[in-house]
Amino acid sequence: MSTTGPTRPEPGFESVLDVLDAERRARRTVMSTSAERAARTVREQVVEGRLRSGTRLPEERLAAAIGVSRNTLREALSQLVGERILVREAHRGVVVATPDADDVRDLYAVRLVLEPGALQHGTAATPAAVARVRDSVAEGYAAADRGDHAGIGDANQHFHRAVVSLAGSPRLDAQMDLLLAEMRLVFHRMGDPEAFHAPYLADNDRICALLEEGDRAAAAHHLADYLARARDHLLGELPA
Amino acid sequence: MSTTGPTRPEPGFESVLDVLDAERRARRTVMSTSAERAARTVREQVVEGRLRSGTRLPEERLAAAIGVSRNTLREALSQLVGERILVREAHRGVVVATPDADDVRDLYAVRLVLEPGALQHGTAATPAAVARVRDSVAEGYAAADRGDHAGIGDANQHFHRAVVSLAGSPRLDAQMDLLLAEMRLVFHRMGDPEAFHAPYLADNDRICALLEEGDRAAAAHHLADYLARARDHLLGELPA
DNA sequence: CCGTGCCAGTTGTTCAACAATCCTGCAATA
DNA sequence: TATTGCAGGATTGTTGAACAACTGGCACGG
Repeated sequence: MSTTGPTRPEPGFESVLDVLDAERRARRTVMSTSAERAARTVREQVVEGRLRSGTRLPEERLAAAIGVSRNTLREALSQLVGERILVREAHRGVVVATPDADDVRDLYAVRLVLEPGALQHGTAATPAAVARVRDSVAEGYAAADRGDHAGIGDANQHFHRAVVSLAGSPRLDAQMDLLLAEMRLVFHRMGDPEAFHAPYLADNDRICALLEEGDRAAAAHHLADYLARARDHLLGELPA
Repeated sequence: MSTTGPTRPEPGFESVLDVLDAERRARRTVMSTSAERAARTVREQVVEGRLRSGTRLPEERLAAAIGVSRNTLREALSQLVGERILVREAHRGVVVATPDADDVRDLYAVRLVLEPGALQHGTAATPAAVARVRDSVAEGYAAADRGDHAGIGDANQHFHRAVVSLAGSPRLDAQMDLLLAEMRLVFHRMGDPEAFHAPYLADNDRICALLEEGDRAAAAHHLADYLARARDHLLGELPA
């Protein structure tokens, strides 16, 4: 009370402000703008596979369906085009992207730099971060035990995201999320996407073990091998 | 002629179509939309340093200045926000980003994974690609000889871009371009940005030589060292 | 000095419109 | 028959104007 200066008028006062501020921030980031909400909606539909590769997204109808203006939807679509989830063809509209073999090769070229790099040189390989990798491995085995093929795929994505997070870089994390969304697009193009990930459970486990033992170079090499294998496996199963 | 089916009417016919198609594509990508042109304009102003960190970009006036509608400009600004060149504050408008120390650390965390990774594991380290690295080194020395400090900075960016291009991934190349644009933003915040790059000319030369000798692991390690040094150097010279 | 309410300015979003462009189908023609 | 030409409809690219919501600053009053 007597120690309250002009910048700190009341004890507990700032905390109230902080709460209000946090609420405002939360509202801003959670609700965000209509355009971002629209983008989230469309992105979700695409990565879940409800909007298949090649489907066209007419602005007017889609805007009406989402309940947003055409201009606002346009902003959302532009963002998704930037994320490579959609493709815009001039005067022909946007369609859900159809990654071809070259895209797959490119995606894995990125992953081959990113993931082994994070594994070997990441500066945020704390016990907690390593534990998250282990969790994703366990998640994969649990899904396999109950025959949940989609769950195996999810766990696999969590594994690779956890690996990249060893770099401790928010930018790389965001980059990896985009990349994984694009990978889902690829998986949705194959005949049996659910069965694809199961063979790699053991690889994930081994890599995680090497990481836990502290042999990060070996873990990186194993992951690089594994990625090259998965790439060729995927290229083989990809339709024309 | 007699072998021409309905899907292949004439020999040499498809190639003509291809040419026309290429032209149409070129026109589309060169002229592009007004929104993309506006984005390019603003981005250019920012990376050239004519729009300094923190300057606000009022939509109405800026749209009038560029000669484009507010809605169209909005699309352009959203894209630049996605590139982290601008920052949008809800109901307060967009401002030129002001990268702080955390941003610098994050940027270098990305670079420490990307650049040594491309150097060591890039699958497109062809003689031509290596020659481009060498060219950027020569470009730096030439700029230094004529006292062109800005030229040294440009050459340095070319060097790092050439290194990443060893990965042979269009996605990584695009990513690196965004990252370098953001780096320019950082440099524009320092007192003497021009003098910053000169000390690293020798490093670039040494790394290039190791690459040419085929000792890519050593080149990668040298580059990692160099990046960490540059990061700390930069953090030291960064204003509050 | 501190809090309150008002006001101007800006953003977020919508609506309506128009030219440019693309796709489709059909008729005309060789 | 197969190709060309053309008109019509649909969609995109872009604009202009409008309005509510929100922010920041300023005067006012305690």
